Amino acid sequence: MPDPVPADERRFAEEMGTALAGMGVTPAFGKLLGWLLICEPPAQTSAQLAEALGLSKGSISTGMRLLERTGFVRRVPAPGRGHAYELMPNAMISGTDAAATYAAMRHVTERGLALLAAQGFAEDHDRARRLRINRDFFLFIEEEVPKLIDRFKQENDL
Amino acid sequence: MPDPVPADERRFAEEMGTALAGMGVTPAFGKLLGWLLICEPPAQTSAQLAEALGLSKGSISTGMRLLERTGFVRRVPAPGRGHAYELMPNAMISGTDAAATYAAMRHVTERGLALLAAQGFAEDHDRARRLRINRDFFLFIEEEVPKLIDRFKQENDL
DNA sequence: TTGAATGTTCAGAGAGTTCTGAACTTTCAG
DNA sequence: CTGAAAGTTCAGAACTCTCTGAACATTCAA
Repeated sequence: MPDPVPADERRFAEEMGTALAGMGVTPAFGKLLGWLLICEPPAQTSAQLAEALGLSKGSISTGMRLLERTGFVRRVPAPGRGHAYELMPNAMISGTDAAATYAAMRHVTERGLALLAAQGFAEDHDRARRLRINRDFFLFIEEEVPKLIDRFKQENDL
Repeated sequence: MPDPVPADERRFAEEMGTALAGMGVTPAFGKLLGWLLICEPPAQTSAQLAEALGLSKGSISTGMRLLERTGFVRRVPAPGRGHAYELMPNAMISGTDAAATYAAMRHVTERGLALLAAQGFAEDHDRARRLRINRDFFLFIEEEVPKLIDRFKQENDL
């Protein structure tokens, strides 16, 4: 019988799941991430994860593949059969980029400006002001946030 | 009979609704925001909004109250009866703060560290590394993003 | 090569969310 | 004061999303 999972740690994983759900991740995957942040050993097999978190084999499989594709997690060779999963060292830091969301917002605003332009309202026209300022803002964020993240990485030797 | 709404503009509002849905706003409220970004005149009554976007009176009422509470929109006196709603000048810019999300993430990580500390693993212990780096990161973002936004405001005379 | 362990897929149950529409309350012009 | 317009509320229909579990596929130790 494997070690029982400390209740505290499991609850932490659950809270992380809830917090991450607020960022668009599904609760189950958030829970997986949360668990990988504190579990010992750091690399765990599907079976261990399912056992620790009370999730189905299916959820683990789907969740891990997603987390792997998005760069949060990597496979490492497991002692016995199969493989184990481990949090990427900078998982959440790179994952938090959110660049896609801001890029999406910039694109819609861009489309809106094009629409007004087609009606004869140039970007400097009053009618386009509301949109333009927002396009500029999202562009700004899109450019600056990655710089910010780089700065954090540098300051912390990552 | 009031002006018919240009199909282009309505579609823009819908696209904005979809884009904002990716940020946690419901599609209907995103649509309202999108519309208020391009509509002419900039201030519109509930009736106009319902007409323009094909939303029920109920949705407009609930949506506008939410948007008002969160600072995206303000009421302005309407020509006839009642009042009209207008996008706040910097609506999306202040709304994009996202501070709450990052604060939430910092709090969970903080709790996780406390949990490990109770088990005898100090913040500089190896077992706490994964969590600590994340706590530091969310704290960093929490502090720096508002500065970034201020900079944008200054550079654009807002 | 074989079969037990591991991993993947997906239909659908269950939970949750969004939006409407109808009943109700408030407001104000006359 | 009256009643019509404006605004609010909320039950529930329609829809969407998440996760499970069972069937299927793959892998590898012996």
